[in-house]
Amino acid sequence: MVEYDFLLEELKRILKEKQLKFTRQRELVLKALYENPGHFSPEEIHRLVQQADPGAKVGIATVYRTLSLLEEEGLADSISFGKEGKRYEIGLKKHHDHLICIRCGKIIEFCDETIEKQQEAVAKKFDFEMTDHAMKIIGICKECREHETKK
Amino acid sequence: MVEYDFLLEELKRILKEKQLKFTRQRELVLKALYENPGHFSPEEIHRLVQQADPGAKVGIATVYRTLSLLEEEGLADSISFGKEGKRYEIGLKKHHDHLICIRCGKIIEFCDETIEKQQEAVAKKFDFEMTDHAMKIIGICKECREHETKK
DNA sequence: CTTGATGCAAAATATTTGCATGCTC
DNA sequence: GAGCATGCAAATATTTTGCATCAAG
Repeated sequence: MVEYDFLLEELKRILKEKQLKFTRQRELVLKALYENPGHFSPEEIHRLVQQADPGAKVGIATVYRTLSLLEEEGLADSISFGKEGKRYEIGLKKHHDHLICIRCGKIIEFCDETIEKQQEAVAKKFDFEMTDHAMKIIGICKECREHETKK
Repeated sequence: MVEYDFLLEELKRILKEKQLKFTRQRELVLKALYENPGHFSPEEIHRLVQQADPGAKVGIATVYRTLSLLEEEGLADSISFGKEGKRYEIGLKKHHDHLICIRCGKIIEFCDETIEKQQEAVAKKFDFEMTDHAMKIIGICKECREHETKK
């Protein structure tokens, strides 16, 4: 896993490059994503940020603006499934994909070399310059299947 | 590609099974998805349905309700990327994945046996009963790269 | 007939925007 | 200081819901 300091430096570098400003709010959002493993909606992230620093006033609009920025720059990734809206997690982790349980909503991350390689091959075949990729396997996890049997 | 009649029968079968009713509106939404290749937002689908049958009054609420139903039953698939909200396409096609160009928004569908097989292997490894899966490769298509060079 | 489905409009959510003011640089 | 970023609230956009009415089975 990437260190927080690295992510922070990366954010600063990107902001400088684009002549944007490094602000407490942007730092707080990045930190909230880093410190909370999982996938959160913009609103949840807003809450996390406020909890992390009750003093700092951070508006929901800024959270939206910052999440868009982080996603564009690859510092955050988003995923969306079923009824749920978009959810974010910290980016620049080792690349991984997701297994999502439709019963309990659990999200399991995994990484598979074979799939990664094959994705590159497909991109090449279509003459695509791949900047990112994402895979979801939707299904029912072991625990939920067991519960169902008991009923 | 699956025949429309097959999809229609499939819809009727599912509705009967769940003791739901087969209505003109549900038929129109399914048909709109079938006849229009591509990925559409609920609003666009609403428009397509109205164009297809200006006489039939179909509310946007019904479109949403129907899309949820079709998606749950596998007759429609949804995909979402970047700023865009959810977009739907007809389901029960041969399974395929997507290449999405971040410049022009073009969506290319592809199918890769190696990836399909590997997904099954992963699901098995985590003891997941896979009901569906989806993969997106995000990048820049050939055409857009060429345009950029010209600038 | 019975029960689910629909349209409509209102409500609930989610997301974006304008603008005066505050902070980075 | 100059100019971007922010908070706030208003404006939009998106999705869901309640309910009287309609229509499928």
